[in-house]
Amino acid sequence: MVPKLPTNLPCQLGLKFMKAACDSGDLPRARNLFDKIGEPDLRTWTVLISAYTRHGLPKDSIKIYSLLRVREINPDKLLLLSVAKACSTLRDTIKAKEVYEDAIRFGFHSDTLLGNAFIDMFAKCKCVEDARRVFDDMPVKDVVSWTSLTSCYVTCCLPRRGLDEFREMVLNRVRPNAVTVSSILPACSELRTLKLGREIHGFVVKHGMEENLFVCSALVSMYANCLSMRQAQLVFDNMSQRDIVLWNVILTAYFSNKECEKGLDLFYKMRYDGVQLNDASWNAVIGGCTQNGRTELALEMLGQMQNSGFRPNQITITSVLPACTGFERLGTGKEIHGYIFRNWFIEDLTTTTAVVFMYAKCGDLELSRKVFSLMPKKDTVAWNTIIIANSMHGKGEEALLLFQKMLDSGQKPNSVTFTGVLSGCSHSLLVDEGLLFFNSIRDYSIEPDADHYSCIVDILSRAGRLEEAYDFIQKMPLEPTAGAWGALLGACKVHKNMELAKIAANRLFEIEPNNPGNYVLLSNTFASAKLWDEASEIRNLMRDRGITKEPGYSWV
DNA sequence: TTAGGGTTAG
Repeated sequence: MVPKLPTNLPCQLGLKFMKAACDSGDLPRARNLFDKIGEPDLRTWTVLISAYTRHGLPKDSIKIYSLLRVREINPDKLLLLSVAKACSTLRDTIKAKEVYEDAIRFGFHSDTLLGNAFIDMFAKCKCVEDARRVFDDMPVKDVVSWTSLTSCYVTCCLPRRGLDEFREMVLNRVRPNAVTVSSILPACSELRTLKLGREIHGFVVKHGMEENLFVCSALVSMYANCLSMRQAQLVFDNMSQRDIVLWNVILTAYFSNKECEKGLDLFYKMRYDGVQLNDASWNAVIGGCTQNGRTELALEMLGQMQNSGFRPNQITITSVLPACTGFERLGTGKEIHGYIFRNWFIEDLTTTTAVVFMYAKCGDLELSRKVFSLMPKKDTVAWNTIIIANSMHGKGEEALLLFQKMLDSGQKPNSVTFTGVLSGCSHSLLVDEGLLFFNSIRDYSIEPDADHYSCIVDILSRAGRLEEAYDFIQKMPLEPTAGAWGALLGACKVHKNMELAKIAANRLFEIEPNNPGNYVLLSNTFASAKLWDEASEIRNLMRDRGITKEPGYSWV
């Protein structure tokens, strides 16, 4: 029974009731109480703002703050701290800047604790330069300030600057702690700089941080990313206590290092040993199966996950959707789409983008377009996906049109956008359009990459302009990839040019000596020109080098 | 009372 309340609640009594309501998660009641307090003090405002953020309603926190400002009440340090937290949870850039301006206006520009919170707030909003400015303006910086700034660079995809800042921190005689180390290790991971990673590992051992679960997870992840699975395993084995995140890290490490069977064995062992799994464990194993081509098993695991009482979330869905490829999986794809619809995941950009791609790969471009057109918000990746979907289906003109629409909508293209459109041009034999498009890449401040060059080789090759394609490869400023030579070789088969075929094949054998596809392609090229001796010679060469081709199979 | 680990689309 809820006690009856007086209409004008004294502040102290109201605050007591409000705290109880917040603790039990009854925020409507907390708000009701707040409204009944005649003159709430700053503490009361802060309690309500923090409670909204803590219970996943940061938008309401911001609303309350606006109310406070409308009433021309001046915030104090703790109140600003709670609003900063709301802004970082919401990733609301505009509000974040306003709150920071307020902090300066009310004289909190030199507060270290508040400054640290603002660095983190701007980091979460991806406002790197603002985070930097806060840091530079702080008269007293502590280990949290330095860690927050380094971590800001790392999470905003600037790992190199993160490492620079880390060095600067050490030079300033601020000693990194376990939090610093676990924030900087992902930068080593990203840059695959095993040497620095090892040095930091040495620092960890020297300062007795090995038993820290965060540090250990980051180390395992770093070694696994730097292709040193043995080291990752060693760090993991030496840990005396393991939580579920650490288990998930090593699980993911096996799958991302293409050791699918080991990953599966570990997962079965975890289940057998009674390790308490969570959603992420299932997501890791489902995503691992998908990435390693074990699509049937990925779908099977999705069923097992549900049978074990877990509900697939957005991440599960985006991990399993790529397993739906080909017409025979269209039905499964539609079922998953239905699940997304029923669970309101439709608002999630990543999930819906994965659906767009799934339909395209299952052969239903119409459904793919329909889902895309119903998306309320479209980011660069969403646009890239629909462009690639059309290109895959031989709709080059449509891909070019979509590119224009993307620009009109205000989304910036990235290098993947250009690969998507160029591959559309090559599938639709749009030679002049493709070349023109290629020459415009730099207009968007993007440096053409190896994929773009390969696409042009493909465009010229498919159009039968083999000499031009060969000339283009020789003149390209980047090292030609297997993709470029492969495109040329493929076209040589169609246009029966044995001389260029040999040149392309030799380059391919240098780059990918163990790819059976290249040998088979060259052999078939000879065969198509009725050069049977040369064809079997290549088959023999393949046998001598111990390269075997796994036989293809069909569902029919 | 401010900083940290795992799973996500091309």
